[in-house]
Amino acid sequence: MPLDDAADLLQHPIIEVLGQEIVDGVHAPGARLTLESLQDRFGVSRTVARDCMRVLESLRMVYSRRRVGLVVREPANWTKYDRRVIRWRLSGPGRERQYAELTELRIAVEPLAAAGAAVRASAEVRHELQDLARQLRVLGESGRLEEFLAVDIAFHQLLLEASGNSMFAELTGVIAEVLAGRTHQGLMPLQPQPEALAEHEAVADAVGRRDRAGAETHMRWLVDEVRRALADDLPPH
Amino acid sequence: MPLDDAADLLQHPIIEVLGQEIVDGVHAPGARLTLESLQDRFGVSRTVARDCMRVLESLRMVYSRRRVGLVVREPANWTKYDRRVIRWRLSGPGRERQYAELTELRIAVEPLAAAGAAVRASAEVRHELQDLARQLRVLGESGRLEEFLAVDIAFHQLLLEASGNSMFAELTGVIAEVLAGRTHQGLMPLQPQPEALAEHEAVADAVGRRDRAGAETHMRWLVDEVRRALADDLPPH
DNA sequence: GATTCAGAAAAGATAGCATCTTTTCAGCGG
DNA sequence: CCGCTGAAAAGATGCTATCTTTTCTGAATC
Repeated sequence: MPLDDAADLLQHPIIEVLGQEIVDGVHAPGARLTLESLQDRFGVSRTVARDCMRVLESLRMVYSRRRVGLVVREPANWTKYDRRVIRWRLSGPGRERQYAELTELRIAVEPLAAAGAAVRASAEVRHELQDLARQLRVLGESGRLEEFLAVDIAFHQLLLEASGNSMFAELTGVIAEVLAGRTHQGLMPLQPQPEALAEHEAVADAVGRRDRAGAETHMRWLVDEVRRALADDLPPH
Repeated sequence: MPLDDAADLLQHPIIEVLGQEIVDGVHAPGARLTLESLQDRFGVSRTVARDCMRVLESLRMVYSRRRVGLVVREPANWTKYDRRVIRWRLSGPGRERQYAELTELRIAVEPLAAAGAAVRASAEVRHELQDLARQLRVLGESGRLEEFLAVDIAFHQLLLEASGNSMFAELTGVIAEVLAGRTHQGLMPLQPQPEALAEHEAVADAVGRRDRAGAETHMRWLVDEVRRALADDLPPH
């Protein structure tokens, strides 16, 4: 396991603050900032202000033009899959909408990820999935909700990583976020439903026996429950 | 329509070159660069080298540590959904693999996007979709392949945008790329198959009458054809 | 082995010139 | 008096150059 995680601390606070503000609508699309205003406000040098602006530019949240400054772009232009953008959107006013959108994404992706895992995951990983599914049943039936959530997240993350598709694997963090949000916002029944537990096992077993169609079908049933729970229309922006 | 597109020119060549090189494996994970080496190589100042490094850092392709320099990160850490990363991966050695992965993503997403469009798109857009489907039939039956491709791309893009889910809409560019690649690499039959034409119309009609389940089902059939054409396993890395 | 230490490299600050655009406004013509 | 044209001014970033500070690595030393 490559230990290259010692890296994440370099998110400059300016990026965090400005990104969140833009997402929250404090700076509407079309609004202008200048490097100098950032220097004054955050007490940093031009170099640092530029660095941060470059990152926001690379997220397509602002663009910079001479004589004009930094212009905030339309939300439609933002890079929606960047973790920071997702995080900002999940804490801003459009919170519920973003949850719903990510849930829909999850519903779309997980069945194919399960199918991929059935065909491509190693025997070891496939057994680990079955193990997690069994733990889920135990924790679910005894109502230990927090532990259940942790294992549930581990199950779905492992499945996405094992899908063999790096585009799916990239979504692990997002989907963990969605699962956690569902529990912590009381959108989950206090006791996981027996059918859900059975479906988790069915998915794991299908993956275990490399049954592609079975894995996909059972995962589809599983997410269909989520889908029914989702309001018929997305919440407004 | 906000004209905020006058913005895209600020992709520094250094980012392009280094990003492509990293994706191509010229700089393996763990390899080290220094700002000074970039200054020398590209003949730019430290500030610019830093700017570009910041962007690559924000894509999680390198991290920078004092006394060490810039360290190339594992592919698993890269931001996979950034357009530049996708572009680099589509022109590097892992080209076919990336096409296959994106195709799988498309197969996952489009059915739900169709369902969303059925429920959420305006009457105008729904009619436009039906219009495009009709054009597709004409162009397909007369074998005008390039025009067919253009309209096909327009159809799928409009559908994703009309899905009402910004995470789906964000994928329009990617999916256009996949459709174009399929045609231009001879993965498409020279004459689009009649069933595919019928399914496009069926999707558009279902969306037109706000038939959520119908739209999803027909889109699933449509992408299932693609799926059968996809090799059973993904190409190796 | 643990500790110390020198030095390498980025982090950040500052200053200045170059360049690009927007705005303004003077002058002219109708 | 009004409107237009075009040139100059001003405001902002783009990029370069250089300096100090900070942090961490790697090796020498104990």
